Amino acid sequence: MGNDDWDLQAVVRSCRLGGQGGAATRDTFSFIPPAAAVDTVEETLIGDGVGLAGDGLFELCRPFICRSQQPITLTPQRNPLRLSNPAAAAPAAVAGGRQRQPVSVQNTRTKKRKNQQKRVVCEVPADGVSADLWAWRKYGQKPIKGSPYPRGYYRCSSLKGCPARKQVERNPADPGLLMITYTAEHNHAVPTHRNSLAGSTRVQKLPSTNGGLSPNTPLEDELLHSPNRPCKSEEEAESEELLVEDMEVLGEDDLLFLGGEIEGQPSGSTSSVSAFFDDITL
DNA sequence: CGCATTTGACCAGCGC
DNA sequence: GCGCTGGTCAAATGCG
Repeated sequence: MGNDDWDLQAVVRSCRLGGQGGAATRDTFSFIPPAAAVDTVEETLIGDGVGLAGDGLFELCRPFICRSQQPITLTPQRNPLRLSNPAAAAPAAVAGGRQRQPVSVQNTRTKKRKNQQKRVVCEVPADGVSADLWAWRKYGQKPIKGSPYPRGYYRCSSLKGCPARKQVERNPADPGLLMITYTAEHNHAVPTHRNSLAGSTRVQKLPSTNGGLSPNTPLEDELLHSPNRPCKSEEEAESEELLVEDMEVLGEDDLLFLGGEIEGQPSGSTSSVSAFFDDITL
């Protein structure tokens, strides 16, 4: 992962340099090759989802962006994906349900879907799926109507209470692509080494059913080596604007942070993704 | 032993 | 108002 890290940092630096000052930010991505791993970054800023500043989700996708040096496309929410308000989604996680405390339901259960949350959607080749820098734990999977493939739900396992979540599903139109939707942002720094991962290596247990996906943090591999995938931004102009903002919000600290984090970053995020792929590979 | 994954059920938003 | 669908929880199970 060393080399990759270097690349990432290099990119970050580049971004910083290019992004100095307003419009420059946009140019920052201009130099980025059109083809990238991140196909689409969809951002939803509806409702009070404001809690999630652009930098938040941007950061979520940052690994993808930087590594792949891809332009991110931010578009208004259009698809059915909806998530709850990040703020609400946070830590408290007790729920109502069968034995759940009704009271906490509202606060904890982040069910508010539609129009409430910022999302970052990345499309990556299924054959190279890799994880980002974070450790994810799968907490659910559901078949999605209209899609032959189930959607896997992951939450950040690096730190308890981290509201960051992501959804992974195979693109029905192109099974070769995986759509990863990031929601909310991490409330902690990128783990230098995966903690709470005692059993995280589980992914490796996935034998051959992996469908050709790399057992180890497939997602990351993909991002790292991923070929470039065209961005399918629907509204590039708008996207760029949003993008600029995101970049702008990235403070020097963030960038530095990013660099530092990445350095110590274990390439392996979590395996859950592979598990998911295993399933969706059917 | 600790953590991740699996899986079924519950809850709430959304569309009709 | 009802039904559908998506999102999350939590118990059970398995693996390192």
